Amino acid sequence: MSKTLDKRQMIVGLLEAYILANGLTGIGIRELAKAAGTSDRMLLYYFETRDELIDAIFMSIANNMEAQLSLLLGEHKRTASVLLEELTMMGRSQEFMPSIRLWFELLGLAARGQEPYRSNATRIGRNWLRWIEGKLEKRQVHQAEELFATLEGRFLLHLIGVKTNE
Amino acid sequence: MSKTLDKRQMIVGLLEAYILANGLTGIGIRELAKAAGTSDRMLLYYFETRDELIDAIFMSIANNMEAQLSLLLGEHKRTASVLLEELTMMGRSQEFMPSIRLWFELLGLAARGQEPYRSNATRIGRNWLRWIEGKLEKRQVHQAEELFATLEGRFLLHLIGVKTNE
DNA sequence: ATACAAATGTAGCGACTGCTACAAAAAATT
DNA sequence: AATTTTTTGTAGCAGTCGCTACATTTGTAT
Repeated sequence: MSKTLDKRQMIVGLLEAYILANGLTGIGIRELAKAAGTSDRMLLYYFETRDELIDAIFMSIANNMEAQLSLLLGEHKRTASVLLEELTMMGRSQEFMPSIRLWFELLGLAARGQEPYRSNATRIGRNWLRWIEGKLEKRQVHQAEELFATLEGRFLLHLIGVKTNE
Repeated sequence: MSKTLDKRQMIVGLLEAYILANGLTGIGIRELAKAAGTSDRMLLYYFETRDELIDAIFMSIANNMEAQLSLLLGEHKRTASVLLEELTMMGRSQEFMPSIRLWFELLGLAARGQEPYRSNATRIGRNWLRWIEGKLEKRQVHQAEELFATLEGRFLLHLIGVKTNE
């Protein structure tokens, strides 16, 4: 039965990149099938329903993002202001834009409490916060949440192109 | 021609509350028509296209929110830290949650640059920023953007229930 | 080789989407 | 009263959606 699991994983792997690049709002199984080099018929053969497929893809992306975060920035501690600037720069880099776009897309879906989006958003948010706390000097750990808020707010403004200075 | 404008305004007024309560993801013109007590045919008579209708509703909601805020906060100038705390409290009140939910829903739709969401998000964001600048003492106006970012970040964390203290 | 199960293709269903052609009713204008 | 313009109803188009019935191929076990 691991054949089936392998196939599922392969499909998910292929679609991960596609979802990151194209989002997940209003994308249909025919489009996904094409992106995975198969047919919608087969997608629904390996995944009972579209929602189940989306779920699987989404979980995989979330896991990858967290793993990626752990590797980033190295291990040493920083002051809050330094960390904020580092993360701000990252968020504005081309490389991270797809993830950030998807993050806000997820937030939008989570905004009305709809599952599994809501719980995924919460989980990812909490993990980020914990990760930030781990990068801060001990006596600045209490600033983690404020730092996080400011960071997310900056991402938000950058996303919609609200910028006065510069 | 003001008859037509009146009718448009009436429809928008009716749909405003509906959108605030039910969100706008995947909501069709037939559903909107029902909520406005008319037919999809008439919606497209007064508004050329669905996008135009959504546009009008958004602008109205945004304007109302700003007006509401102005009334609540009064006219006098504040320091950045005071204004931030005032707005934070507001954003966390039950009364404002529907607006904030809708705002993040809009951001999610705007995340991929899809119109009319993207341009509406930008417009609303810029208006807010200008509004904030107007509430700040002159020598603190340059802090408006940072204040705005922090505020939005706080809303975000509150929305998904990420909270360490308290 | 035969029998059975897993995998895949083809075609299409019914429900929806935004939108429109056509015509009738209602209102305004002459 | 006649004519034109504005407003509204009815019906439906062409497309998409998730999903499925049915048939066929492919693989596996006996």
